[in-house]
Amino acid sequence: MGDLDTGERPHLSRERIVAAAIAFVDRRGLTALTMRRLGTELGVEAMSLYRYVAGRDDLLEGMVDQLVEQLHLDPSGGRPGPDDSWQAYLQWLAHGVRQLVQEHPHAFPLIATRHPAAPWLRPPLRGLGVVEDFLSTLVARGFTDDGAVAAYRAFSSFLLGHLLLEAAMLGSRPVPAVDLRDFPVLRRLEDRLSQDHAAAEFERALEDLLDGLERDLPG
Amino acid sequence: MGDLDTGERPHLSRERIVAAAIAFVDRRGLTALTMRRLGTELGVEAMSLYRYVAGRDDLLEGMVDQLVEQLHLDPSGGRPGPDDSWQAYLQWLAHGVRQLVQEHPHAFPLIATRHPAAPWLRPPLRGLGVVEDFLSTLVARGFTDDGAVAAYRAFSSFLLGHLLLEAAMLGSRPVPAVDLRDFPVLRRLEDRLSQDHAAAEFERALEDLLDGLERDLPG
DNA sequence: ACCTGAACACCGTTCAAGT
DNA sequence: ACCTGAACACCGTTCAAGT
Repeated sequence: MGDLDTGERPHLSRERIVAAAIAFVDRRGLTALTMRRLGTELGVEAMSLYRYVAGRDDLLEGMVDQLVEQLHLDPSGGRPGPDDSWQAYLQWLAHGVRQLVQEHPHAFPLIATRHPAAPWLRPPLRGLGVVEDFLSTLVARGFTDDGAVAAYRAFSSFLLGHLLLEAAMLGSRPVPAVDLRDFPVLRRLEDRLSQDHAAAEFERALEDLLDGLERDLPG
Repeated sequence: MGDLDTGERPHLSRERIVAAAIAFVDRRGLTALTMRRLGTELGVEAMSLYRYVAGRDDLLEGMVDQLVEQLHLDPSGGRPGPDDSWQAYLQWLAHGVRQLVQEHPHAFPLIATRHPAAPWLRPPLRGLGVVEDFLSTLVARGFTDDGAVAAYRAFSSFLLGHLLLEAAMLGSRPVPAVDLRDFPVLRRLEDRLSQDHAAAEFERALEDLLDGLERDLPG
């Protein structure tokens, strides 16, 4: 026998709608997401969704928020503590965001390209909570205010560039072979270009970035 | 008196339609672009456009192509020649792409996020011509095949991360002030975070990247 | 309190018909 | 040869009406 509230389907709620939208995009891609299809998915007419989300745009906003919350900055999940280095913290954060991309490659472009709540928020670190955490952690580890802000900028650019390209790779549909007759070097290097070293390149570039930040430290 | 073919308006053509679409997006943003509005803009019914573009998707593809062609890789416009260093070449290329962003901030997300023609093409260097040029230039300057491919990956990630964030900045509409009551560090650093150092940071990060590539050279 | 039916304005796209 | 009118399927969104 089931739980007490195992009715036909749980009631609608903003959280459930947003979660369903994320799952839908994971399966079918961003362009396939419409209010009407999402309604059908939830066994309800599209119009019902408007009780919980203010419109399609608000739904997309909700998806971004719910995805970013998965970074769970709380001290669980191996989060470095006050005794760990800022390098350990940035490594942990970078891998957290990268894991998000692996789990939701189709949704990541949303995180990357939607306008954040404040103009100085930089995707993919686009939540007030994450950025507060980022800056206070670095300042507590000896960064100046300017240094912490510069690190935030460099770190967000790094994550965005690498992870958006990795997401595109993961989310790409098979594509018809392209004609390389006029491009001898591409023809010669096509195999090499097609090889996937995303993980190793990410680690490598992350270490280079951390080294660069270290060189700028005052101490 | 005007030219011979200064009729009411020039005939439709794929090139003219795509150019009008780019101009439209520059003024009104990507989401405002519809086939019907673009038709009106050109003094024509939307249905007429379908003689020249295969559909909305093909139109967007054409916009990306026309924008990327503006990088004019031909030896004009201060393009470094065979006697110049690969550093000079990458500097020139990076600034060319950055200028594209300055001129078309609303269109750049298109270049950044649309799936390229081959899976190994990496935005924003997503044209076969540009990438052929990139790789052959580096190989001619002493890069190994693997080194040139690795440089292409690092360079494209760098450009994408920095320039997509810069485009977002340039294209952002004014936003209502955000409530920072619960974020003391953000409140303290808000002014610093709002300052724009995009140009200097771009130069700095570009030089760091070139230094990193140089360290990997075999010689 | 929560969901729906009907309706509106707007989309992309097709195709027979006009000139 | 080139453009249009009419039509179709599908959108987002609103709101009075149902239960």
